[in-house]
Amino acid sequence: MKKGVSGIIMQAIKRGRKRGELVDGLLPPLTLEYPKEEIYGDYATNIAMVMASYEKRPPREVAETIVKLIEDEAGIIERVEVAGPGFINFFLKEDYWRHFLLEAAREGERYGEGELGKGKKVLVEFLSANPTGPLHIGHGRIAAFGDALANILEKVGYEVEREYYINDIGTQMQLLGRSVYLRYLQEWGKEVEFPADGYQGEYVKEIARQVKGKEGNKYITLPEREIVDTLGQKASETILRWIKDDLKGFRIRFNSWYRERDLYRGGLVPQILEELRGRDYIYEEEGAFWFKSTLFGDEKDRVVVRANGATTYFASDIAYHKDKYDRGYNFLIDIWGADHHGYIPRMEAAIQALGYDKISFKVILVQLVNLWRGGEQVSMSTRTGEFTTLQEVMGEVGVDACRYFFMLRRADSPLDFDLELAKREAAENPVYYVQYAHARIASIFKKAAKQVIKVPTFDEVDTSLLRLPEERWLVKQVAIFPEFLEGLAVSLEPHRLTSYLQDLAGVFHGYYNKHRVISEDKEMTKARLLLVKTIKGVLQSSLGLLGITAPEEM
RNA sequence: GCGCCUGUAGCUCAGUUGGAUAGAGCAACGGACUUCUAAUCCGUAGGUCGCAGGUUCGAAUCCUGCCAGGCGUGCCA
Repeated sequence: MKKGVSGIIMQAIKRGRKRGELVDGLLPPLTLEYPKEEIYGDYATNIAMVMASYEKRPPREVAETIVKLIEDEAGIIERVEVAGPGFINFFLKEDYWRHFLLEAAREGERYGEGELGKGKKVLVEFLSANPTGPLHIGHGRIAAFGDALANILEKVGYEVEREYYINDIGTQMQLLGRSVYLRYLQEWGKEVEFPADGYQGEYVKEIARQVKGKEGNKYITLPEREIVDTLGQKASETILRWIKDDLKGFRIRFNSWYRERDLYRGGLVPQILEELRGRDYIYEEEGAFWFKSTLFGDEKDRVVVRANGATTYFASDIAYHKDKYDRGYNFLIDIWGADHHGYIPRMEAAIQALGYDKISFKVILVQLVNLWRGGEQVSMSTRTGEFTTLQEVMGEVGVDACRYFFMLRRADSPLDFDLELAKREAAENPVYYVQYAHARIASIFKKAAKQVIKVPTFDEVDTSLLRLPEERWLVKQVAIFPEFLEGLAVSLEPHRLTSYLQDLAGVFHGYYNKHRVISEDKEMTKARLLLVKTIKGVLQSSLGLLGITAPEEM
């Protein structure tokens, strides 16, 4: 519908230029917006004010000229006004909006699906937490964000893959293996000193006990060097199982688990280094091999092979991202914790060195979660073992509330999460407000069923009965839903869905309190049933996109 | 030091990418259950959009400089 209106404006401007009523030149970008106030119409554009500078005329005059040139062939416009400093406000015919109610009813669950991403493959890589410890609450935020974003992209037509990259080799894995080994020795009563940089968490002891229980003392006599790998691998597999369980509980599904180990197995890392060397992007210095990331704007070159011969995490990452493109994705989205932001320039450099366009690769940073318990901040470090696990929070606060809470804020805004507060507010959490609207509508239909009122189908309803301001507002919200979802996908800002939901639920609650859906007036009842049915559908699919349930009763 | 992010009501945060009178929730105060669910609604109150300049018809939003907080600045991941 937006396209229809913008088309009309563009045609008018072109017409004016042809007739010499408007100055010729480049067409300025057209922005159409939904005015906040109803008195400003259904759509407004500022185009006349933008054009005023080179038209060398007052904006209002330019606006008047454009308005006179408008031809509404499709007959969707009720009237057009020039207002304020030079806005052109469009008032559409009422039928125009109501028509979408029928569309929403007809399409049911599929309403809101779009074609924005049709034919494009997107890989969303998120979370990718190292399997060196259980997921904590910060991971929860990234997981909730990544999942919701992937859902939305899928909804608007992209072919989406959700991938988790597992760093199952390297320094951290060695350290994990060593930590387990030392705890294992302690389990057998050996006096060993546990290093400060080891993984301190209780779970390491738990894994050590498991190893002891299953395999007895077979590792005691072996030298550390020979078994650290084995133990590290065993431990990471155990932890990975925990992570998968947690994610399942958090209603998050990945369709792909990609192991760093496999990159090496497939020889991809040496291969990519060879390729970069061939393009003269790699040089040797002080015994190490460096990638010339400064050529692409990074502040310094980066090591890919250390002096000791080991490749760096960055080297794997280059190979990994190359592989993403090789698997046929047009667009790569990485979601990282904000503490990795310094890593972006070198990754973008690598993407360009490989010959891909920078805009096909996008990193979204999710700010870390500051955890509080009462008035006191809880430090969160996997290594020291001081953290609150996602599992713990899910149990205390509930998955629905937890996921909604995470989606309430912009990704790049830091989040204070107070456990005491979250628990205390569990009953008044905004998620219940939205869910309650859904449950209320469900109960309307239960009542309707008892009174043997048939749920109307889309062709037997007179939607023009929906004339109340609240009704018109609600109809419009349902109508713009598909377009709104596209906006979320373009801006990559899924959190805005919660604002939309709260507005929608809010107006519905007010409407519900003031007016009755089921009444003596049969035609009105039908029209209102259709309205609330579509609202219910929008609530349900939106909550679904956020991974939150839409209960039939509460 | 340098780089990135943030700064909006007492608190936690939105603000449709530069629009018209800056919005919610919580907390406070006053009202509404004989009705399709009161986990709700209606009303009152609450603001120097960190500060100072700049850009233009127009700035919370863009540019510059300060101030404050967070993160980063490894041949760690």
